[in-house]
Amino acid sequence: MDKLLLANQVCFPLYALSRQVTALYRPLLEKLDLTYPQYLVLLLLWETDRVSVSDIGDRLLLDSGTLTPLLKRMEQKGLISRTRNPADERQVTIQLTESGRALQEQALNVPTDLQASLNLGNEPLIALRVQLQTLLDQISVIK
Amino acid sequence: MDKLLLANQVCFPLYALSRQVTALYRPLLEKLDLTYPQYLVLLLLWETDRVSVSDIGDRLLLDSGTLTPLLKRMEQKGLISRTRNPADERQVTIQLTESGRALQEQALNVPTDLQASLNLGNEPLIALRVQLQTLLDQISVIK
DNA sequence: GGTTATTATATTGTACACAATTTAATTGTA
DNA sequence: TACAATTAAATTGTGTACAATATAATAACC
Repeated sequence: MDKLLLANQVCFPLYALSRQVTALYRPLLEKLDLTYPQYLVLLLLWETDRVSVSDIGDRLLLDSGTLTPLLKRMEQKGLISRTRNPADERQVTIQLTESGRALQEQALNVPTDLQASLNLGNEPLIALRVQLQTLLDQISVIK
Repeated sequence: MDKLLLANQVCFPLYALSRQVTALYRPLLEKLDLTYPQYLVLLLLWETDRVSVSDIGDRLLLDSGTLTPLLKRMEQKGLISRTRNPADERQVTIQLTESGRALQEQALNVPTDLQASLNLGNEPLIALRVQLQTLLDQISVIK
């Protein structure tokens, strides 16, 4: 087998599928004036409000170079607040605004709508998620 | 099940894994002074030389807004040439230079090295590739 | 207590990624 | 053959990504 053939790469379909799925999210998230990474930050905050920038980075595997400008844009849109932690002035606490919290209701149908556009049954979808998550955990441990 | 929980998203592990795998490629490709998308273009050209920008876009699912500057950088590095197609001056033909062709030899061990760092057997890797490719084909058909 | 090391975020610079628009060449058609 | 429609790249503008560095605050240590 020619390992340099594009068709024989695992990583290409991973890279391409990731972008294509993000593209499926785009029309759904545009209605909420959100990008996909911004939506991920909100998913996280709707679960656990009041977290530091590095907490978000740990969960989403993104660094401050990505998050700082992204969070500033979300602050501009009035979705979150960014305040220095008085107990440790190095840390910035990210907190939902009322408007950011309220957006959850409008996002409720996003996962279902997306799954519909994926055209994949529920079981194979869960199986894929577990498989990807397992590989992701494996890689993260190594690093 | 709460569909808005980060842990219940399929798309997040897809997004995160794609970036993590690209990060695994980085040290391998740095030796060749390549980024991952540039490496993909070379994989394609090593298979089929002399293609148009839109041919590359069709294969890699990237548009001219991404490819034009990327290909210009590859031209700067002396890996490819960009020439207008005399038969149709709208098209730009991308062709490997001798240097670009020669780089293939140095890249021969990249797939093997990467697979080693993925720490995943050959069969599950192929299974994952087929699964991702199937889903990718499905989505691309829809669009 | 002053100095050094560490930590958290911000900044800078480079490289994608993609929507929207522009430019130039080709095709289709009256 | 003119002229509108289409097509292929390029350009513009916005938003990630991430390496490398800078800045400021805290912790560790003498």
